[in-house]
Amino acid sequence: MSDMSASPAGPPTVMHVDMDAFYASVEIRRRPELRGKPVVVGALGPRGVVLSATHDVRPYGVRAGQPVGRARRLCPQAVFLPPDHDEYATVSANVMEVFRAVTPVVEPLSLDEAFLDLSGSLRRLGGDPAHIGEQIRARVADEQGITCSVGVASTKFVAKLAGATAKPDGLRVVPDDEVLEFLHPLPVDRLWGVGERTEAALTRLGLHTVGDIAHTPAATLCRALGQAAGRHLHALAWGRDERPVVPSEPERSIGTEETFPADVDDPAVVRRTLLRLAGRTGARLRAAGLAGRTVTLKVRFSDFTTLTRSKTLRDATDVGRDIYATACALHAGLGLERARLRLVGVRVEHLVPGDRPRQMVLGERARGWSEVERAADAVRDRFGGRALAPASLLADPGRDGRSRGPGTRR
DNA sequence: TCTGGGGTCCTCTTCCGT
DNA sequence: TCTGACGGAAGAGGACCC
Repeated sequence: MSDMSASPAGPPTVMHVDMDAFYASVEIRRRPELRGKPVVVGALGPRGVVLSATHDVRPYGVRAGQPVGRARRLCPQAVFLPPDHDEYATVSANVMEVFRAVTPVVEPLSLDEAFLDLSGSLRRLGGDPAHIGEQIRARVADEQGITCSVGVASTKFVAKLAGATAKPDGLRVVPDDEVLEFLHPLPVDRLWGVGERTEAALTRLGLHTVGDIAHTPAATLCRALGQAAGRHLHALAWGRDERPVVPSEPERSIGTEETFPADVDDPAVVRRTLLRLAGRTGARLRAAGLAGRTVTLKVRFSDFTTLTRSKTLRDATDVGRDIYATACALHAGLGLERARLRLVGVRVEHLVPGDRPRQMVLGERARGWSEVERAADAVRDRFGGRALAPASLLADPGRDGRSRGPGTRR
């Protein structure tokens, strides 16, 4: 087997585009007085974390995922803003349209990054991926007022890394014959799938760079990390990554979770939160035209240990009431009494199309909560997310009160 | 230092039917 | 009727990514 994935002759055709400090850039775009100032976007509550920060605050040690309080101490002169996800989604949709004008094969990874497969459109666009990348960067800057970084290679993984090394506001192409020279000096944590734990395991083996991994037998990596991770890392270390750019993958689960502002030990508060989360999840399932068979409850205790419990139903559901009832049963089954919880979450898995006919149970009413909730979706679509809620939530709108409701459709 | 919220994927264990 | 082997599905948890 060759060291490289089967790479086509000619220039590399996998492009990765990543917006620079996306949320912060969008905030600066709509509030030009912030230009040139350090900006941090993150939930401003007692337990918020940094979602995005301009590059000029990074030398102070401010990073994504860090508690906002700590970011404030590190860089008190920064402007701290709460996130506006609706606005980011709008800008993201516009940026994706720029990509689709270049090639129909666009795989969004998140709001702020995507892979593009140029193989079918390279000739039409002049044959030079670097030139195409610069055109995309120019259009995004002109039309959306934000900068992005672009990486191009023959595989997704190398393209993404190439773009990361060009950040911010840059472009890098890694031709096939330079891939190993590019990869092997990098630290192991640059490999996809290497986080804190895996990095520690690799360090115990004396492996610090991608080149170290490449020259370690795959069997050794499999013993230390498991079959899948071992083979995966060994392949990546040799630049092998067979995954194609896929325009859209069906969702495998839909869920929502909420961290309490302060730890909660009152089961009634937990149940009210579950009702809200189940309602939100059901609405999102219906909006996506999906239903799911497995309901998973997640609880995180005050010491950050986390438990999940799941139950697979006889039929798939998109009904918040069913999800709530299952989540409550799972919660009751934990027998938590007065345990202090910092988070609860609800997720629905094993998704199928929501309009699939369902086997009715003898004696079951043909119309029930499903119809009620669909009617509620229509009301919320028309009058806003706060127009309708279960009576038990009226005094406790929770976080749904901050934005348009879960039934919102674009 | 004190850790959000949305996900995916993998591994291991248990259960169940054959 | 009991037992063991086996495979698949479900369930739980962990690691990771953005």
